[in-house]
Amino acid sequence: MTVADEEDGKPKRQSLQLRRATIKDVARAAGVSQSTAARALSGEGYVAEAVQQRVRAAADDLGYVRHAMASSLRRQSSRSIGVLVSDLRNAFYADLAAGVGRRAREHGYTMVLVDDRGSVDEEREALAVFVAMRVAGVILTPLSAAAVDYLTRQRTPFVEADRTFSGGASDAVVIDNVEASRRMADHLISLGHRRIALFIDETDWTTGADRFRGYQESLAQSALEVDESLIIPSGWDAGGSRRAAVDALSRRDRPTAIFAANNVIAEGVWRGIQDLGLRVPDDVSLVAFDDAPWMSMVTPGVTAVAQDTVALGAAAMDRMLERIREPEAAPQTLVLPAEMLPRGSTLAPLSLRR
Amino acid sequence: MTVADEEDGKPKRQSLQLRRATIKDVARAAGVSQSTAARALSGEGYVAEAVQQRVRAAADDLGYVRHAMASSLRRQSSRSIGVLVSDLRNAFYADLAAGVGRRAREHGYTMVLVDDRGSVDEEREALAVFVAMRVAGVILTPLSAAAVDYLTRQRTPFVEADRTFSGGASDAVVIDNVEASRRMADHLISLGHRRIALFIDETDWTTGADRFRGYQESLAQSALEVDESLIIPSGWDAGGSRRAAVDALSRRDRPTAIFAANNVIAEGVWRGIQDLGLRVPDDVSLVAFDDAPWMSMVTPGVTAVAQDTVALGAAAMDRMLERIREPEAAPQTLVLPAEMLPRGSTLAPLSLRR
DNA sequence: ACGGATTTCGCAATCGCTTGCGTCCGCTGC
DNA sequence: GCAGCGGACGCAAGCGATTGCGAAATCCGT
Repeated sequence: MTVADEEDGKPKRQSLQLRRATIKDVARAAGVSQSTAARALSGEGYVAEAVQQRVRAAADDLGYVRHAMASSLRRQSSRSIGVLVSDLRNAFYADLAAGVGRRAREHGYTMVLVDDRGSVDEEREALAVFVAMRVAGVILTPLSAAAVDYLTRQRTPFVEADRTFSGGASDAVVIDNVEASRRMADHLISLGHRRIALFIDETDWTTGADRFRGYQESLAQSALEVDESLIIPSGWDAGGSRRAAVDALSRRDRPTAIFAANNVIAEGVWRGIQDLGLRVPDDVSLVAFDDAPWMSMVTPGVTAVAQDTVALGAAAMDRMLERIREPEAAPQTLVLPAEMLPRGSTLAPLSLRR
Repeated sequence: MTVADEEDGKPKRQSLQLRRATIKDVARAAGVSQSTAARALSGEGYVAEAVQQRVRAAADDLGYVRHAMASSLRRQSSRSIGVLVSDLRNAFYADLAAGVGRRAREHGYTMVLVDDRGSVDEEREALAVFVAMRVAGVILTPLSAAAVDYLTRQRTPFVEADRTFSGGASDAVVIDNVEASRRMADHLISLGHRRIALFIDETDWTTGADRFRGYQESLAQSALEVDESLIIPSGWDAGGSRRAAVDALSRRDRPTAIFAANNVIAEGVWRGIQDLGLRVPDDVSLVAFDDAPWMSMVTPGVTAVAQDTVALGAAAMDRMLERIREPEAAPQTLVLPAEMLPRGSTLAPLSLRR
């Protein structure tokens, strides 16, 4: 009797279809026009209740899934955001991505993730891919100013996370590196340390620069000179800082305390200390930037600055959502606090102990 | 003199454009038809050398970036692959994703990554998103048989990684869990352990089931009974297994050795052991499935089964590429070997030492 | 019973790109 | 001198969805 009945004879065999169902198929199956089908499925515009039901039924009968790209194309808007980090194997970046991805999903966005392995070329390529995909925005831990230039020129909204190259000219979410670093150094100084080595991989990015600055400011405040030989370039992997640690700790005038500027460096330094058979904190004190699981598992635990990296990612995504909502708003740099976790890896220097 | 000259007067201001350049704009700028522009940019079909150059010049003059979605739509093919893992904060999954992402990129594919936090609902949603995006394929660490059913019904190629629900009916890349587990148990038995606790979170997936089986087989081979009270459900997070470890090790007849079925469990067990002030391996031996950085940093190091997780991800992507190339080929399950890393966390049980 | 307001739904254009097909042109071979 | 051929390029049709507009149907008040 009803129009829908004409479907009755044949069993529904969505799984046997060769071609994926389109909205046109749904429309035909429901006996309505393509536009009505679209309206029924999206819920926008006037559609009679009965028709809506009929269309919806036809849709999942056919296993119809809206073609997101066609939709994006037509609506000129995308629900995916590009995320670019330096190294997914590094827990810091993985957590960051996890934070972004989860928050994104809560808001109906999907994360397209690339890890550039620290290569500026790969960074550039990745950004081009994002632009090609017309992502709604990009969240990145930039490697170079070229990255922000490119995105700016391409008019693709972006948020820098963890470090920034834009000097406040674009959105960014970072932590208070200067402050956290200063407090760490203060702590060591207050214990009586004077020869505090800073193991650091770079001072060109805001992260490294700020952590270095915090260290300097702390020393300055205590009227201590910065000894250049104690600023130790650690290289980019744990192996490098391990070797550097072995070197530095083998020197006659070895440091009494070490400040590792991130988790990778800390790992290397820790291993280097083990290699030499030194004991923490008796022979050398150790503090680290970033918290990593192992820092609370080794004995003694390593005193560290903990960033809530997942929250950092989520905050970056929040900023992104704001940016999308208000494209013309003034850029904001969000500075999150970092927490200091005292554990057992520091002690007064040997010379001050009896 | 040449046609190109007519561009000379005006300075190029790609950055001042309000609308993003389309291929039509490029065509107009180069003085050719849209189709010629397309051919020039893609390199397909006949295009005169000079024209090609002119078009390319116009393109990057305008900052043109091909609209990947429009292109995908027209060509009915996509260059992105969906990756679904359980928890990006877990190094295992992060590494897996890193492996997939890198291999994907080498082949011009982009990774769309979702982490479902172990929720079957989120898993389902994520897969729907992938289908909506018409990804070329999906690589996943499935949570449920529903996942593989859905993808099968949607005719979306997929590769299961780490565990499989399809019993060989689809592509999968796993490691040899039974064998690795058996060797671990063998090792403990050969040291003289008889009360070996297996801390495990699930035995429903192939990972858990196989690890359990390896353990059983090993005991059986030594004519030992499996004591049900030593198969300890650890819960899904480190906190849970920490508590479980404290419990188990407080029992009068406590196990002399513990086999932790994955890195998260191992972390919890380790912390639990510390909580009780017990020493490894003197008071209890510990071995783990999965290798994690901390296992080689604590003292003593934890004897573990190491999987090359990044390689696992890469292998899954390789399988995916094969599948895309040959959609009708028979499904393959790739079994990668795992390596055993003996460190210092095992010793004969106290009763056998003098 | 009638006019206007409101609801419902179809037509067709459009998003940006690719590509089959047709046309035009210059060159070659006989 | 002309048929034939292949290179170069433009026209226009889609890919699958959304949506402005208009027509038709329905409702409501008087």
